[in-house]
Amino acid sequence: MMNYISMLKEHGLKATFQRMHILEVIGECGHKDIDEIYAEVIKIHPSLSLATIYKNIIIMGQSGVLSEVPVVGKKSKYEIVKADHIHLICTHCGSIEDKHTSIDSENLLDQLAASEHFNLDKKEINLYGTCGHCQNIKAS
Amino acid sequence: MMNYISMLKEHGLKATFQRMHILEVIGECGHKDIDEIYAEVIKIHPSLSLATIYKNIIIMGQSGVLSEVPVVGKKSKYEIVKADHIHLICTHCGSIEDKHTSIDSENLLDQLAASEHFNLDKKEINLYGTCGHCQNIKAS
DNA sequence: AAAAGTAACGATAATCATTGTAATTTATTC
DNA sequence: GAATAAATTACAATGATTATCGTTACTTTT
Ligand SMILES: [Mn+2]
Ligand SMILES: [Mn+2]
Ligand SMILES: [Zn+2]
Ligand SMILES: [Zn+2]
Repeated sequence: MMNYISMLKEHGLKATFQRMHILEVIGECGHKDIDEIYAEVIKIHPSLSLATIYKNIIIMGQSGVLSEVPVVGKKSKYEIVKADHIHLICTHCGSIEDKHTSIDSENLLDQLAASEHFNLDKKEINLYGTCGHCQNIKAS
Repeated sequence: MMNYISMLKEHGLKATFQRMHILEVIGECGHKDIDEIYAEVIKIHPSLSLATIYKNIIIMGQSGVLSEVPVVGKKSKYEIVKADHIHLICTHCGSIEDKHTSIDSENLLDQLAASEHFNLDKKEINLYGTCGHCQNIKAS
């Protein structure tokens, strides 16, 4: 649980309860696309407009509150900005798991960027495959 | 330069010249989105339909000829399937550069997946930042 | 506290992106 | 070079995203 009010204000955004609802859904469920966020949010706040979700996803993205996770063959997911991490993306059930491993590959990627005179802002590592749960289902 | 006819046939696809044009554009230019492919391809073959591009991007993707490169804030790019590699994506000019470095992080990621009982199919590593060229422009 | 000013919201229209349809054309096989 | 199945095209239909504008909710000023 987090304080979304201060999170929004620190990024210069008004803390409307529409934004709060959006952040709560993303914060609890992890990685959600626009439609999933909308479906969740109208359970609590049925009058909230889909256009409001689009506008706020964009503005919270630009402000550094949310980050986009583009996924092969799917709509982009959105998550609260956090430290760099790796995604395990199951192509069967669509689940996305964060892996905050302090894997040493980070340094290697920093070195690679430096050697290419590339000014690195963000590292994105996504592993696609089959999660343990879906492997068991297939085996049965 | 490559032989796209055999590439298509090996994947069980008819070698139409529409597909050849699409592959030539992607093969020469590297990473292109649907609209860029269309714009290039109609220079040579003006009657080629945009719907044909959509359908062939999908079918060549499913057949393993093309792979999708989703990009934050942009339409997905497509490239010819090749060995795993890293992308340097410039957020200023949009350029995408391949880096076929045999970086050791690959093994680390394999190990991570194995330790999570995750059956790994594909590794995606994208580095976002500013390319050398765009850094020079800003400095001037 | 009322008024004024500003930012955000909601409904819906408009636009843009993608997919489906059906008639025609093309590539492959014999 | 026919037969056959698959692919292409033009366009309709659908789906996704953005723009508009009147309304609402906050904030600041009298
Ligand atoms: Mn994540
Ligand atoms: Mn590439
Ligand atoms: Zn799964
Ligand atoms: Zn650049």
